[in-house]
Amino acid sequence: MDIYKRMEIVCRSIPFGRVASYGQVAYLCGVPRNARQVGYALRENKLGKDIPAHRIVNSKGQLSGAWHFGSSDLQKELLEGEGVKLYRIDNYWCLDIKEYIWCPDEAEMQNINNKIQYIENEPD
DNA sequence: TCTATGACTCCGG
DNA sequence: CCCGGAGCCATAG
Repeated sequence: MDIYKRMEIVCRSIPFGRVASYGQVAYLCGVPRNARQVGYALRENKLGKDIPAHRIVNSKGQLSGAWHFGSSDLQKELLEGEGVKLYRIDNYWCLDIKEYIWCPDEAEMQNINNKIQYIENEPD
């Protein structure tokens, strides 16, 4: 099983205007304790092109402080472009995690699992 | 092999 | 609510 392919599917499933935490992505990939690997995958561009990486925030709703996005405020600008309200706390841009967290319903879960099944049965 | 690192998280005080 | 520390685990070297 290719965990990065799973991560790619999960990340691409995050809806416009919603966010997911690293831990949530890991959980949906079937590796609930691998939140750090999600950050690693994004940092190293292991998930293919045009991944909505800006929709991944930490469990507190803070945007990455490491700014692997080109400009220091790119992630914030992309989220604002999706109608997400950001506010500044110290050095971080934050959002209300309870308001924007993505909560996939049963149908979405099924869809994600179907896609995972598909790519794992049809390697490349 | 072994150690250090980190786009993370949980838990206790 | 806020910190600090511990746990976590794939990777890099």
